[in-house]
Amino acid sequence: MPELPEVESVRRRIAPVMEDARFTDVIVRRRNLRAPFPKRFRERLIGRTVLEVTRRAKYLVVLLSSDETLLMHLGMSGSFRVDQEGDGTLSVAHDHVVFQMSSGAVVTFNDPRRFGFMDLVGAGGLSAHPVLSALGPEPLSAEFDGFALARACKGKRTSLKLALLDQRVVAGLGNIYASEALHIAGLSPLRRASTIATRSGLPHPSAHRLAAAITAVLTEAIERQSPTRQYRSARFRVYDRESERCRRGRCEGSIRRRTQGGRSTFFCPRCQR
DNA sequence: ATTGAGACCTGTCGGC
DNA sequence: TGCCGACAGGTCTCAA
Repeated sequence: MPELPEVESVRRRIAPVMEDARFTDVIVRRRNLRAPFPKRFRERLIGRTVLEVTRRAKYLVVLLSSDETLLMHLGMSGSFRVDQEGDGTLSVAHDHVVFQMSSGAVVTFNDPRRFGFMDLVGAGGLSAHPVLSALGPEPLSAEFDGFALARACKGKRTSLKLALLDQRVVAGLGNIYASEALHIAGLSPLRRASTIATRSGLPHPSAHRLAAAITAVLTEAIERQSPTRQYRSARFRVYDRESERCRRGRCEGSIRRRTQGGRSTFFCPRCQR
């Protein structure tokens, strides 16, 4: 499910019911997801107030009144459900964690594949946490632009698509939006990543185009996810459209699928060079 | 240091 | 209908 836009939309959904509320109970139904839950997870949450729910890349970052921070990742199949206490909230398969909030909200984490992740971090240690410390720029922040992208791709011998999936290059892109951004920018996913930068790390015009495409595709996806929008599941430009006609202007190409790093890439060989 | 392959899990879908 | 393989929006670890 979740790349940056989906995580952002989850954040927007759970923030209003968690912020300013206390954890009145925390039920953990297994001892690990991708990694074990931290020691005394439940005890360290109960009674704490949620100050703010933020996001870094694909991680949800929940600031607590205890000076600790709850870090959560949805993996491939994680999701949150929000119910109201007393609404006959039944637990279903793969409900691994239940947060009961003093607001009466019940926030349930469900994750069939269990690639998700939760941890608690002390105040000072947040940016030093292993999962956060190496992350590249947030793509919707001011630090991200063609210069940053070119710098990160400088000297990289791997393909452009794989570089975009590298969270140290830009934080939050996943398999779908990497393909989408490359199509918008008209760049081949097979290109060597270093070709968008000069030897000294300065951007080629393609780096600016790609950075702009990334910003645009993510912004639009977040907008599309917002619950006030009707047209939820508008499909993608190239992702999962193998053999279909390219949708760019009057490009006559057809969408191809290739495997890169074990994952599917979709692109138009005609207009993406 | 960088890069690619494999591992972690369960569910779903298409083909036979 | 049932079985089987391929595949799924992520990230870590390991070996070359």
